[in-house]
Amino acid sequence: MSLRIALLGLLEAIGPASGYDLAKKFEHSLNHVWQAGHTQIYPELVKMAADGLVAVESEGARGRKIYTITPEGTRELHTWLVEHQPAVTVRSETALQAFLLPLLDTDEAIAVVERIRTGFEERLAVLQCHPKDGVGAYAAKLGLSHVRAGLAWAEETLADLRR
Amino acid sequence: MSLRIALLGLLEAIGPASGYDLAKKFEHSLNHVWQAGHTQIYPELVKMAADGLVAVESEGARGRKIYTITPEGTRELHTWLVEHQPAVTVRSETALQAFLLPLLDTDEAIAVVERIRTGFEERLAVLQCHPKDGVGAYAAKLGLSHVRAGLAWAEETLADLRR
DNA sequence: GGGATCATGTAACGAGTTACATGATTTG
DNA sequence: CAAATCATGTAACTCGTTACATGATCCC
Repeated sequence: MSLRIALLGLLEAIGPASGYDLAKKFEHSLNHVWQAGHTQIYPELVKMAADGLVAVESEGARGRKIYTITPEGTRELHTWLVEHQPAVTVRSETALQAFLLPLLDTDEAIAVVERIRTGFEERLAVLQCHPKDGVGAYAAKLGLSHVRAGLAWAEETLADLRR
Repeated sequence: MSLRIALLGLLEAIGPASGYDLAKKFEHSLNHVWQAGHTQIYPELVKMAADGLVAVESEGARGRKIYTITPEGTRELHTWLVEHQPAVTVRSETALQAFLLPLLDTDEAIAVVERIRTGFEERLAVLQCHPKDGVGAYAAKLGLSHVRAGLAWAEETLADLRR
């Protein structure tokens, strides 16, 4: 369901686009929000076209298919945004390592947390490159505050483990 | 893979347990870290037993099967904790709504963010009930800081939208 | 011409969800 | 004795990943 919404939202926000374009967006701006590769996106667009949520507007060079959102698609998107209570499904390998930290020796645990911290630092660097306005600006801010919280946790935990 | 690790980690941390016990743990302490229902856990334990990572220690009343982690399971768990670089796969409906916020009218957007804030408040209340020590204490702290960051984002965004 | 990038797809597999099914034991 | 909880499972389905396959166009 959410993959559909993400695709509809992108088409609504950036206008007509190909599956390839949409896949690129997932890789970059949508990366910290929802993940999907082209192998999931292409078939989904076909299904959505069958359901009348999007339509192929034109076919360009190299078999490029430009999809547009239909009025029905816009309605579906709007309803979801306004009415859907977001489900919280956490599946974080980082949190899992944090959970199991007490099973390790102190020095091993320190090494693990340092690696986690490095991961957060890398994500921070990526997020800081995001534009400060346009669609996705609010999501980028949310992502930033999450990563900063993670970094603070890492520092705190390291201090705790070293004591 | 991570489901296995979570199960091994729980068996290592709390000692021998049944699938049912493990499912309960997922529902409560592991809830903000990794999610899995009994329909996923039971078959996975069977596979893990076939792979020699866990073993059925005894069978109790009502067909209750007590699983123990084997030395091989402990090894597998330890290796993953120490060597595995956690993958970051974000799939957050909340972040998706945040991403698409600019597609809504201001008053609709405000309502959406208020609902998101309520969600964070509920999670905060749950996390604050978690014990402050034992396995999972570090993960609980990480979860708390994530939720607090989310709450701060919601407040900030509401202020921004109302301006 | 050759490598990078554009552009689309399929197939097999693994992970996760929902619905269904069954029966034992405990507690009010 | 009825309802709640304990306890395990299967089947069908959807979602997501990995690997494979193909060909066009652009730029050096």
